[in-house]
Amino acid sequence: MGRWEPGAEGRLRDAAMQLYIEHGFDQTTVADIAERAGVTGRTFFRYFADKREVLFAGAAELERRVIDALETAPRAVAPLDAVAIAIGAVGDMIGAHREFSRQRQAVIEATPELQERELIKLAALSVALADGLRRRGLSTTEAKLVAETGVAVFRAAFEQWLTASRDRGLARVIRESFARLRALAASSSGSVS
Amino acid sequence: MGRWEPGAEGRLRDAAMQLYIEHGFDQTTVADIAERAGVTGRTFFRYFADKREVLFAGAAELERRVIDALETAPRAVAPLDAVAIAIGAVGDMIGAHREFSRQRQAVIEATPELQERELIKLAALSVALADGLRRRGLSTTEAKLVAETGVAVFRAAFEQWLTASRDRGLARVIRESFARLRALAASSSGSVS
DNA sequence: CACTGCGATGTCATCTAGTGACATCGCATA
DNA sequence: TATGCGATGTCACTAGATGACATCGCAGTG
Repeated sequence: MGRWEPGAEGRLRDAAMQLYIEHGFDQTTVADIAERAGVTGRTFFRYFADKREVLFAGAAELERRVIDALETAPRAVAPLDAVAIAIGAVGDMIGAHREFSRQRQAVIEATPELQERELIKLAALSVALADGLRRRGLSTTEAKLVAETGVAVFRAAFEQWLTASRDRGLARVIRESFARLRALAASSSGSVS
Repeated sequence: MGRWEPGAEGRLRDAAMQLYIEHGFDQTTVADIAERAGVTGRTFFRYFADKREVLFAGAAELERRVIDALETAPRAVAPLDAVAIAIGAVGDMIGAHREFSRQRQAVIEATPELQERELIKLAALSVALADGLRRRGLSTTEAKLVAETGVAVFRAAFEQWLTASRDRGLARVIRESFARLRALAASSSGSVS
């Protein structure tokens, strides 16, 4: 390796997280993070595209797992159920770390900039899901509709899981949310002027 | 008014739009926009919080109308139908300007930064919808779920409307999308492992 | 063992977004 | 005529982001 302490990326990630929690995202400069990590500011941008990306580096891995789960689901499964299975994979990945998720979410919710980044990651997930659904034979428009709906359910479920007083299990909350959506759709008549 | 040409805001908006289309969002600097509008860079930031906001200034008005429509809907209407009505109000507002919408959307889709901003505006709309639904008696979690789902349907419908070869009418595409969601939910068994 | 390629980092310069503080002009109204 | 106020200009500055180039030292290679 190089001539310096190895693990610069990990140190940067830890330093950033700490500082974001301690002083807030806006009050933390890249120079601060770099200093605490023992590197130069320039090096920060070699590992992370921007200041926000530190908090979302895991999103790619998550998306991969979701799509894997979708590919694995039997073709006979109805579209919305297939998406439910795929989204359920998220539960297995982060469902075990509610405290960490809460802390991370607290930082994100305090900063519009970070919310934007989170939203676009979910949008990317939706696009990937729509792709997967099209490979299962859905039309483009239906695939998009189902994917967006699936992500919408995830959003609602994730928030519910995080804000509940006790940990009811993310995977379970996701399942229940999909069930509730079915019920709501069933009680909808479609009688729109 | 002041001692200069009136209508600075409008000139800035037009100049920005033109430049974003001509050279792209990234290649356009605030100084460029201000120069074309005949004002100083500093003045740009007096009208728009940041470079992106130019394209989203109308979002507040749109949100207002959606919420109005939701409030107006009869209380007896099922939640998902109420949201369908509310979202339908968007159709009446921008459904008549497909060409403008397409141009604007082309700019947005070419730039992740702008997509982020668009997403957070829709997220704000979702929050407002959830509020309105809670006022109609829904629980917090159900309100959130229905609101997110409604916005998801809008996303899919809007894209379908924009990309279709001919203008089928935004309001109509929205209605059809809600109907399709009901069908998809009905054909979903919920048999998730 | 000396040489060399290469990866990781530092250093420096620069651009641009965004913000605060204060000056300036001129219309409207007293 | 005097004055207050709204809209804009001017100036200075912080910080995020990026490009170009230098530097160090490990891993091989002959």
